[in-house]
Amino acid sequence: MQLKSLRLFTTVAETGSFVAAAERQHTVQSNVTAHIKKLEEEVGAKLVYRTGQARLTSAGLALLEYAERMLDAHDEALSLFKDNEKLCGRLRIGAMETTTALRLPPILAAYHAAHPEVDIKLKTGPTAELVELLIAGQVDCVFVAGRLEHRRYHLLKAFSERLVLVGPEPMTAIPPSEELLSSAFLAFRQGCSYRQRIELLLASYGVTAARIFEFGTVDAMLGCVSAGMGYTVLPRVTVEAHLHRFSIHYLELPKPIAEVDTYFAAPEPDTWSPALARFVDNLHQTVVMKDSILHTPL
Amino acid sequence: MQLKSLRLFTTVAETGSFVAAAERQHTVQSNVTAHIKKLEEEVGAKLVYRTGQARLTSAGLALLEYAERMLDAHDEALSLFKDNEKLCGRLRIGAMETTTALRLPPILAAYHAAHPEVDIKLKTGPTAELVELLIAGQVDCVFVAGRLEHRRYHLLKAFSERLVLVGPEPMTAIPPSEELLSSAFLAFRQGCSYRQRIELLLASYGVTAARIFEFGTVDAMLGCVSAGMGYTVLPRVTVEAHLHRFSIHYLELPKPIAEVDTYFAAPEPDTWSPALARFVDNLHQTVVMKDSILHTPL
DNA sequence: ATACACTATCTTTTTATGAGATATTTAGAG
DNA sequence: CTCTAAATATCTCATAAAAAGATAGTGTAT
Repeated sequence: MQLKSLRLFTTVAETGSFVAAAERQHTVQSNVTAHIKKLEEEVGAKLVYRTGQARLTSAGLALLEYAERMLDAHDEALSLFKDNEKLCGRLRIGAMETTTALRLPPILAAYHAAHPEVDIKLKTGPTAELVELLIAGQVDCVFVAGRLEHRRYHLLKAFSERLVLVGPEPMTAIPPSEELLSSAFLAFRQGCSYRQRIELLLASYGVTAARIFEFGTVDAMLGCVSAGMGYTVLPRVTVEAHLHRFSIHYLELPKPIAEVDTYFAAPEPDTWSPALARFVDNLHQTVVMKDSILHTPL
Repeated sequence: MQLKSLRLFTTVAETGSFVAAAERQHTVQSNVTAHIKKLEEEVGAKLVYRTGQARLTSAGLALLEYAERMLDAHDEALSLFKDNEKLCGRLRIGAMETTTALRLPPILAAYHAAHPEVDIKLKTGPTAELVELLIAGQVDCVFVAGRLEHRRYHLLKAFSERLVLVGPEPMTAIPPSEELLSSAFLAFRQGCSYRQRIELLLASYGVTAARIFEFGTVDAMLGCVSAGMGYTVLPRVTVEAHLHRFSIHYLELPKPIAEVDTYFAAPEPDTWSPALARFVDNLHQTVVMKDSILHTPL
């Protein structure tokens, strides 16, 4: 059973004529006969009365419903991949906790408003975990700290974050080494790239083995910092968004350590679903920095 | 886009391998490659990552949903026409008022119990109207009085009815001609074959122009007969079923006029939908008279 | 680095398809 | 009933597509 045959069949049903159906589908009448005949052999029943006005038999009407289901699905699939209108399907995004909280909401809201039929799934986790998910195909794209060192991924510098040191008291300078060494540091669980920055920071001040506690959420971390449990390192925008809720204070860090870029990463463009392609498209416009599309060398 | 290609595509998605998919679909690996490649050209995106374990891309996952919809519809259609199990679809039956009331209920109930998924539509009307509907394809089959004089219809003598004369008073013999001539006769609207019998009856008694009132339902007819409005002619089983509700009486009519066969008529068997085929099948068993299947000569 | 397994490519054979020409059937008119 | 016009069926051939096999290329795992 071929879609082509079914297309001719439904056209015969609509037009009531083999000749008209042939014209409408840009072929000749003898081919319509052949296709209908083949369908009839396959289902083992006559589908069309050939008397004058071509009319469907009882069997033909039964098949018609299925034929239309198949053809509708076919047309919908083609239009999804061809049109740039009415998207549907699924979009699975992976993003870090901090990105999810402050950067994504406006982007996702705009996308959803434009394409309400797309089912958005957002997975939150640390960078290393997200990269695994991306490679395993569990998500369609990710927002991660630092560029992927994997080949054949489409990269886009999405946001630039400035990390700050967060503590319970006002700071005017980096606390002395003894203070840092005796304090605890609060970080996301293994795999978070900000955590690496904490370790980098400590190392640059000669502190090699501070205590590091692992947390799952920003709220928990900042709550414990304000309670005097220790220090943490987070993007400035994230901290500022929580300043009114916690008694915390932050200090700018030296640029080389402070600057962390959040990259958008997805597989090669020619593998994108329409929903993903449109998301990337919108992202380019939102992020504005169109010249920063980066492709890692093959 | 061909169903064959989509079948291979979904099999690749399931097995994660071109070789395995080829085996499962009884072909060779190079054909799988060719079909997938063609699909990819048609949608304009890579559908499968070929690295080690063949995995679907984002675009592949999007297409997969539609592929499954198409293939499911295809498989369901084929199984409907091949299997004799789980029927579905529609069955449009036409039947006379009297047949509908007394003969069909047990048949339809049994059929519906066996095939609850089949949507049964029952159209009631006089014989001539039903034949029109059958010819026009508005119904799949009909129960009518007398055999169709159309070629190429499948006929089955379904029930034998014995017509009786119904009147408001007990009768021991056919009323005299004067009485008949001065009385009204109650019949179904034009096209009812019982009405022809009334006229035949009257003619055989030399009455040529009695008044005939048209009614739409048995209830209305018998109600008016009991009220003394006139006579009517109906199947005995129909009258007997209503004896307790109306003050009416009936008289057996001479055999040649009294006997009316109800035939089941449908187009040729090779045009039957599965739902219809099964209905006819059940009907044969119910009616028992398997030897009475009649085919009018071509 | 090597071997193994999988996919892509190429070639040949077979099959199917599309289009045209012609025959047959059907419905309707006279 | 016969004829005619219109529609469908059948036949044929050139073309195209698909299937299968052989081989080369690629990536993965050891």
